[in-house]
This record gives sequence, C-alpha cells and structure tokens, in this order.
Amino acid sequence: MTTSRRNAPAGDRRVRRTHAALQGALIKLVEEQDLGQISVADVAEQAGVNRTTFYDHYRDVHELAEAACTATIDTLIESLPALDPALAAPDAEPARSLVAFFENLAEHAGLYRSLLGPQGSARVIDHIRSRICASVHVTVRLNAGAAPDSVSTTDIPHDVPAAFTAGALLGVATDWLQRDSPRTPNEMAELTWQLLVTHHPTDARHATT
Amino acid sequence: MTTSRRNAPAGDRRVRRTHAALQGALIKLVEEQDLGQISVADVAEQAGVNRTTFYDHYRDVHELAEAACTATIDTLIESLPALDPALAAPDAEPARSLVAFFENLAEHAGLYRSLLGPQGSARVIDHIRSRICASVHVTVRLNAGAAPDSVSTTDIPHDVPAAFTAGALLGVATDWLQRDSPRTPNEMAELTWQLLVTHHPTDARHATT
DNA sequence: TCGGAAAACCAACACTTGTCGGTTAGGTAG
DNA sequence: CTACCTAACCGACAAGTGTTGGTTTTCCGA
Repeated sequence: MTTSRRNAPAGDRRVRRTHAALQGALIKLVEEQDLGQISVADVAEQAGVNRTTFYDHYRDVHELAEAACTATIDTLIESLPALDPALAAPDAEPARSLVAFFENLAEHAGLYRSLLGPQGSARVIDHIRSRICASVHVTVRLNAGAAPDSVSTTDIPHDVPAAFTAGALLGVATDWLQRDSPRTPNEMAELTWQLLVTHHPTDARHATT
Repeated sequence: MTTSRRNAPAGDRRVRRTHAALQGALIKLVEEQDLGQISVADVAEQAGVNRTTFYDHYRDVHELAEAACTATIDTLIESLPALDPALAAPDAEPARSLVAFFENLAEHAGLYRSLLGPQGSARVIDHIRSRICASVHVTVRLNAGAAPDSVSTTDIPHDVPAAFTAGALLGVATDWLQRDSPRTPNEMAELTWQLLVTHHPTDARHATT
C-alpha cells in the first residue's frame, strides 16, 4: 500500500504540518465568521498552503471542520465518562463530569456556536452526536455490567437510551450556546443533571447550592 | 420593498406555482439522493423553471429545503401537543402523541433521513429542533399553569427542559432513521415514553403490550 | 550520506454558483 | 376589457469549486 500509514501519532512530517495548518486556520476563521461563509480559498490562504493541496487531504470544508474539531471533541467526550443515567442516586452531587462538559463547551464557545448553529455543518453535528451516543452507550453497558442483578438489562436495549441522552445533551448545549448564555456552566450542569436523573422536579428539590 | 408581501395563503398565483414546483422538485430529488449532492440547477430543471428564478425566491438549497419541509414539520409538531414531561403519570399509556410522532416520521422517512443525516442541512436541523423546542415550551407552560400549586414553576425555568426534551426527541428520531429501523413506531414510542417520564427502567415494567 | 518516494506547489481546465440588466409573458385591480 | 404591475425568462458575468498533469521540494530509510 502507501508504505507507512500510521493513523494518529507518526506519519510524514509534511502531512502533519499541513493538517495542523489547515485545521488551525479553520478554527481561527470559524471564530470570526460563520462556517457557511468560509471558502476553501480562504482557509488555504490563511493556512499558507496552496489551494489544491487542500483537496489532497479533505474533500470540502465540512470534512476539514469535522477533523479540526475532533481533538476538542475528544476532550469533551472524555469529560463525561461517569455519566450513569439509569442507576445514579437522585441525590448525588451535580455530576462533576457534567460540569466539565459545560466548561469545555464554554471554553470553545465560538467554535461550537459556529459549527452547531444554523450556519453550521450537518456532518459535524451528526459526528458529535454519534460520538456522544457511543460514549453513553459504553457507559450504560458498564453500569449494567457493574450491577447485573436482574434481567432488566436485556429487557431495555442500549441504543435508544443512548440516542436519547446524546440528543438531549446536544440539544441543551446548542440551545445554551445560541442564546447569550446567561447561565454559568455550574447552573447548566445542575439543571441538566436533574433532568437526566428524573423528570419530577418537585422531587428533586434538594438544592445543595 | 417588493410591494405586496403576503406570507402564506394568498398572493400572486405565479408565485405559489413556482414555490410549489420548486418545493415538490426538491422533495422528489431528496428521496433519491443526498441533499448535499443536489445542485440548484438540478432543482430548477426538475421543477421546470429557470435557474435564476430560483434565486428570486430562495438564497440556496438549504433555504428551499427548510421551506419545503415546513408543511411536513407542521403536522409533525402538531402531532405532539399533549406531551407532558413533568407531571405525567408514570403508568400512563405510551402517549398517543408519541406514536403519531414516530408514524409521521416513518411516513416521510426518506425525506427526514436525507435532511437530518450527515449529508443533511444544519439549517433544517436547527429549524426542526427550535420548532420542537418552542412546542414543548408552551406545553410545559400550559401544564405549569394547569397546576400552579407551588413555587417550583418559577424555580425551574422553562428553556432548559424544553431544549432537553427537543434534543432528546430529535436524537432518538435521527438515530432511528440512520439505522435500518428494525423497530416499529409503537415500540419507539413506548421506549421513548419511558425515558421521558423517568429514567428508572426497573420501575417502568408495566408492559401493557 | 544519498537516492527514491511522495507531498506540496503551480497553471490551467470545465463546471457550478450567485448576481445583474433587459425582455417577455402572465395576473390582478380598476 | 384594458392597462399596469410584476413574476418569470434569458444571456452574460465574476467568483468559487473541484480536478488534472506536470514540476519542484521535502522527507524517510537504506
């Protein structure tokens, strides 16, 4: 094949450079204007590479955007490994993982706002959603394996709750970014956590503050 | 300032014709191929109108898609007016509105699959999400007004639960359409309903079948 | 160190996109 | 019925897109 084809760490030095240049250029541009207004020529010039070189690595801007936010998404995903929607105690603290989730979201607000909004990319949206979905998937499976005391684990399949939770998180995040986010990450984590664990707000008034 | 700007029912007969022609053309094309592959020229030719006429009404394919699926979305939205995520009794039947929701979804599966998937349109996705969000919003407000027996209505704001529910529904729907949907609309409604009302699957084993 | 392999550059290509004046055809108000 | 109004058509335009073949530069391994 193409000789050495390491996926992540190694590889040709040149490709890594142009990859980094292009992704960095897009991230910078996306902080200033909407994704839909960014042309391939803009990204190439900002990155300092020839326009045709762009097409040697990505098919279009969407694909670049997907790759560019992968690293950020990775940390975002890893911030919520301990999400346990089913078996969690209702009086648990507002789940540090959720706080980290929203803090990470706020840190790259400009990026996510441009990518997830109406002018964003359906490819990126779907990518993020499926990533969260997979992450929640394994978490549910882990919890089910950790407490295999009943047949209910096979009764309720994994995929629907995972899709439910992933969509809910993405929905809350998107909505939070769309408005001028009057709430802090902590508040968002608290509210979202109450919704995740149960939909009875009258029961959940513990308010450890 | 194009003088008369009637929005929905009346207006010039010619405009309605071309609107219908373009929207119908897009819907037909979108059933066959992914939205991202459809060009303005394709739609115009399929609709039997000149290409420049397209731009007299819509800025790009995404905007047309948003307008084209509005009617379908309206019925989709109106199918879930009775959604009560907070106060519903946990042993209630699987919410006819949810069944209608998934049936409507299945009926236009090709359309939604192409629009919501990775090759879809972020504008359409955001549009649908915000529509569902607004619908759930008023529902929550209605229920809160129907049972104003505590201060908890002001304690928990409306927007976050609405965004949560909207995202969750859209997530479940998208995930269901992406796979080859082995489940029936009834099953999906049942599963989603259990998730909406509570996250404790061990409690929810009523199984009216 | 050096030679081959492959990435990056370059010019140019057909094609699509979005926009613009001017013309034709159709509908609506009077 | 008629005259005005305006949507729809037409040709042409600059700009952006995606691809191609060929050249130069850079890197990796022997």
